[in-house]
Amino acid sequence: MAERLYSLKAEFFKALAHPTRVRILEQLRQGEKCVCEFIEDLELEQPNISQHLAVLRKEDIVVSRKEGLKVLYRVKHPEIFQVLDLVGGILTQEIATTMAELQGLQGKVESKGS
Amino acid sequence: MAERLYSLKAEFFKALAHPTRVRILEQLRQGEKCVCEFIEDLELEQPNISQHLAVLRKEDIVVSRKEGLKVLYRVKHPEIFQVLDLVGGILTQEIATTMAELQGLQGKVESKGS
DNA sequence: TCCTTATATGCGAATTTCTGCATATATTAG
DNA sequence: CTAATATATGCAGAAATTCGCATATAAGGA
Repeated sequence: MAERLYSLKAEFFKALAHPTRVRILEQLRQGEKCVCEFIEDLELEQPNISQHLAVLRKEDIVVSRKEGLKVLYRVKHPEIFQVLDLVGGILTQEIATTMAELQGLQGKVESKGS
Repeated sequence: MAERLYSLKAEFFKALAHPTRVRILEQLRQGEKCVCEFIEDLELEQPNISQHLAVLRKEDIVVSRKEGLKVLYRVKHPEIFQVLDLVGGILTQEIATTMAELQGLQGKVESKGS
């Protein structure tokens, strides 16, 4: 069952595996955006952003549409936001328990009155 | 809001961005497994599998537990399976539309009777 | 203690990815 | 047609990943 989907899934994750591309997707939660807006919001060089958009496009994560001089991008599958949310939840949980552990350590050190 | 979570999310995705690691996680749907079982099922060298497990461990995606000579692995956050399922769904959908498009082309060619 | 089994880690070469810069393409204005 | 704007692509060097192989560690048995 779906034996060769592994590589496809890995490729998909690879496309998501860069801070800039995650930021681009988070921006797209608000709907269509043109490259010029990414440049402003992300404060990166235009060629750099275009390259990252190309990666997302190649994996069919985003699709583009021309409107005059501008090119508007949007996510192709809204489920991607659920993926981002799930991972965000896992990470938040992880951070919370790490902080709790640190607090625990802190308490121990204090009670020992080093 | 959560401005510095981007890099963490990217790191997380990077840990998932390899066919072998995806396969490992799919195996873990069935519960705890020891390294020796991965070796059998994935047909890869032991050091290779250990390296991939180390990547997943570093990102807290899996946790390990010793039992005698063996080390048993399991996923730490079951939500990871929802992530895999969502991506699987997106990809299946993508493949389906691609195939439909190919069929459409096929039809056109045939009707033109090249 | 010594050996065996199970797993982890270190290292080097090949491959891939990233970034910055230069440049190409495309659309609209003049 | 020419210039200007918006975006995409090509390329080179630096950095990160991957795999195979050798080796280290750790637990259990003789």
